[in-house]
Amino acid sequence: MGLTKTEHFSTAQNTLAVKLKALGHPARVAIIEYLMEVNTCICGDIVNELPLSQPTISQHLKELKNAGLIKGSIEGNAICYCINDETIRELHQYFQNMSATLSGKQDTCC
Amino acid sequence: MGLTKTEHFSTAQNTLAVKLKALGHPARVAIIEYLMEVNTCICGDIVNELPLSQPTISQHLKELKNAGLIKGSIEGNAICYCINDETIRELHQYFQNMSATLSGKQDTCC
DNA sequence: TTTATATATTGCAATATTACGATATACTTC
DNA sequence: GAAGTATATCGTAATATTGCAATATATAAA
Repeated sequence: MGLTKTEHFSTAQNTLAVKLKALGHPARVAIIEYLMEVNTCICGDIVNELPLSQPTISQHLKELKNAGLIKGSIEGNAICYCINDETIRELHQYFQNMSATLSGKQDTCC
Repeated sequence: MGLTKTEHFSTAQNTLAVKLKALGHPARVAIIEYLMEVNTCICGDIVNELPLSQPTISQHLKELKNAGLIKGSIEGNAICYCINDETIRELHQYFQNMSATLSGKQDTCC
């Protein structure tokens, strides 16, 4: 098959999975980390920063954008990309809740 | 191709990507959320909780285990699965750092 | 020891992902 | 308008993922 049965899961589960999947590739982690490192949105040189071809990076950027992890806006000749704070904070919140829940538990585990 | 060029990225980036990729599927999100919901490790009934076949779930569990997100231990006839707190906390930390860094920035974005 | 129960593995078909060369698009500058 | 620069899209090959039926394995119970 190869076809994820999204219809069996909640919207929340599906949209979360899309975001995490987008970060589930080292090149895309690297892109996000680069965008964090430079202190503003970056126009242009992402391609020069990574050891992948221009079409491949363009594809990864598209996926990050679709998942809502980055935003892009046309800036003359180039395109400006920056991190979408809101999505990062959502993910932070999600794992924070999990951590908190886990801390509150007995250690009755295996 | 279809072959991720892991060698071009740092170990940290690669291992993080593996963990996030493991959560990048709604079924695996659902499994983790179920393990959170029940207040202890669960022996057995994960298969009954999800609308997927037993082999498929077994495969997803394997992937979660490989990524270090869950732990499993044999408990007589069944197998006990529970969340690996440490990994969750790692992810929490990662996104917390990102959130913090983003908060400290000027809003000089696009 | 046979039978039942729980989970893993194998094998396979359908689909998705990754990567890149070639090419298209779009804006800038000359 | 022509040439240059930056990014996107198309097409395609290689590999990975998803899902399940069939089967294997392993323990428990009878």
